[in-house]
Amino acid sequence: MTTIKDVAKKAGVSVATVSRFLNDSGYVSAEAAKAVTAAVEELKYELNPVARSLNTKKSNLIGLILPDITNPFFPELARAVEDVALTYGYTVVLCNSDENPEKEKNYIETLKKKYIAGFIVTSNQLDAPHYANANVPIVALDRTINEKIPTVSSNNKEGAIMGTNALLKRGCRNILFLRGPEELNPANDRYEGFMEAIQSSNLQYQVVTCPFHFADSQEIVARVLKEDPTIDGIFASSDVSAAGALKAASLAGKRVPEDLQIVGFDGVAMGEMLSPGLTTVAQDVYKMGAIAARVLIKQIENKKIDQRFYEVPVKLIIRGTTRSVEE
Amino acid sequence: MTTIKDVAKKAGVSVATVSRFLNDSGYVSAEAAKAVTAAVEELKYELNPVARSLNTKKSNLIGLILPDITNPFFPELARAVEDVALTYGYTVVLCNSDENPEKEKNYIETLKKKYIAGFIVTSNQLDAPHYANANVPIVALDRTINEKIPTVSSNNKEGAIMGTNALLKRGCRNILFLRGPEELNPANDRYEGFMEAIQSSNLQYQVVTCPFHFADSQEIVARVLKEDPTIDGIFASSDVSAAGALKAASLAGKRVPEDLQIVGFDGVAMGEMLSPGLTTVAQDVYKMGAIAARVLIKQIENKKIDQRFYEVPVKLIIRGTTRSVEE
DNA sequence: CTGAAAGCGCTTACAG
DNA sequence: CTGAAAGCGCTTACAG
Repeated sequence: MTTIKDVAKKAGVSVATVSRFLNDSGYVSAEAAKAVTAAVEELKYELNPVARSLNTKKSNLIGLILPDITNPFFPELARAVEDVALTYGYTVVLCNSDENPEKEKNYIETLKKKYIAGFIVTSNQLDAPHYANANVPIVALDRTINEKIPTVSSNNKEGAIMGTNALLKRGCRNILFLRGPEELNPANDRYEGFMEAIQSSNLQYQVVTCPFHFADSQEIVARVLKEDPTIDGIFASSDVSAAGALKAASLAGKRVPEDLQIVGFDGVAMGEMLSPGLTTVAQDVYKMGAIAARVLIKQIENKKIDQRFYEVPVKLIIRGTTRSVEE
Repeated sequence: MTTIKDVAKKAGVSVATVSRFLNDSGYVSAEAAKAVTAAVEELKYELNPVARSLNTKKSNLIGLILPDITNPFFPELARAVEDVALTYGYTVVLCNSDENPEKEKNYIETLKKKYIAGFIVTSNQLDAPHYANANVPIVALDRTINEKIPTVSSNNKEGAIMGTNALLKRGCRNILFLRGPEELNPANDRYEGFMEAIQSSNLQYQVVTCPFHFADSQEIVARVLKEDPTIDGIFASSDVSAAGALKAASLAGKRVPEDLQIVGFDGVAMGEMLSPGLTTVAQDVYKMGAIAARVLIKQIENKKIDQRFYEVPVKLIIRGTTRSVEE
């Protein structure tokens, strides 16, 4: 392995000036610069990041803490983070927390020992003080830790209004809203949006809390549909719940979208594969991840961050679980 | 930050014996051991992994190279790898390669500079020589690089036989096999299994090559179904293709499973959410990942590896796209 | 069984 | 503008 020493020797300068040149820190004469460049080239020298880390107490590792990569929402997020990380020369460490504060803390601690550059955190049960005191750059998704930590999230409320209106415009008269877990910020924002849209309509509706879980959602919807067969529209706070609703509906003999229209939220790939295809309020998950990564890297590199709160617009995707609009 | 020096001072020994004790390398008297233990405890000392890496040229980072975490097959694999990595004190770096050899090489190079402990590689277009010469422990999924590199994969051929037989047992008389891309080992093994099972049946069949992509599969199946309306069974080499087939079938007015039965391959979560639920040959992806990680760590820690080839059994999951067995 | 010392490959005041 | 030297926090022959 060729080291900075080899380069210095070949270039006829000291390791200090090689280092200065490589890091663009401090003055280096044009002459020296040229000699170093040539030596680096010739020796195919590449800086040892571990040795550098030991000195600078910084690495180019980014920690991505999320509940579970297995949840269909996260792969795309991870992909986006990794793509932009790669662009900027960072490497991403994957951390599944299972929403367990102990696991989160554990990751934070072990990665800080490795001089991790920063964290992107997606979690519902964030141990706020632990993050607030982590003393390392952080960007949070879907949750505010404190005013100093930038947050990126979807325009959940707006999205819920769009989703609700899609159902209203298509003639639904009795809407079931599948509300997500109450400890989730995004779920609550969606709830607010739904309430705002539905209440200005004077139509019948009901709200049922429902985890973002397929089988549970199916079961809950099956029950509610039995209790109230006049329900003709379902707005689910997540695509997984919507898929459960769709299954319950078809098992209950309801025709979708003729008897019952369904709108989901998330825009997961699976929605397209259902029959009929799921109409949904799609989040731009990739964009969220990309923004989070960029903002984090700016923080790491001490560049100015223009804002602390990033809201990514949401988009209504019309597929087969809704009818064409009534004129 | 407390260092090994602090511990040495407090324990009244040299840093060398502290290091020896901590690494269980070389003799340390009971007395010294006790003093060091106490000092470590009292100072809450934790070894700096970066400094260690610089010396040993080893880290506890594991690189997970996969085509795209966004492909529904991989999140569970990643999860498994991370779970066992965590257990053994390793951290996993996520690398999306897009099947691009340049990206793979790039990752290998940059991570080797960080003294990565080893790689788990899932890829179709592996640049074999590059891996073979990587000079770092590797475990491959679904592909053999060379005899020295352990491989783990599903029992693909067996699985394909099971899947085909499931269709045969349920009265299919004209089966369409959706063969996966020809450059994929697993896809070819599945093809072999299908051929073996179907040829011993003397029934009608056809094979169509079809990428593991939803929309493409849907389109292909729609076309084939039109050409030959007597097809009454489809065996797809992947669940995504099966989902495409299901959609094409329902759009073509076929009743599933009455007119047409469908079996997929993979066991992805989405299969359950379809209507009807997808009958499929499920891989134990979590187990594959867990085995890969364990075998890799054994290699890293220079423990004996009992075998070089691990085949994980596959399981038939019967759901709604197949009928009950005819007696 | 133990410690002094060199070394891993870099960075960074500091003096010139 | 540049180099000698100390230092980042550990590990590891080597001598005793």
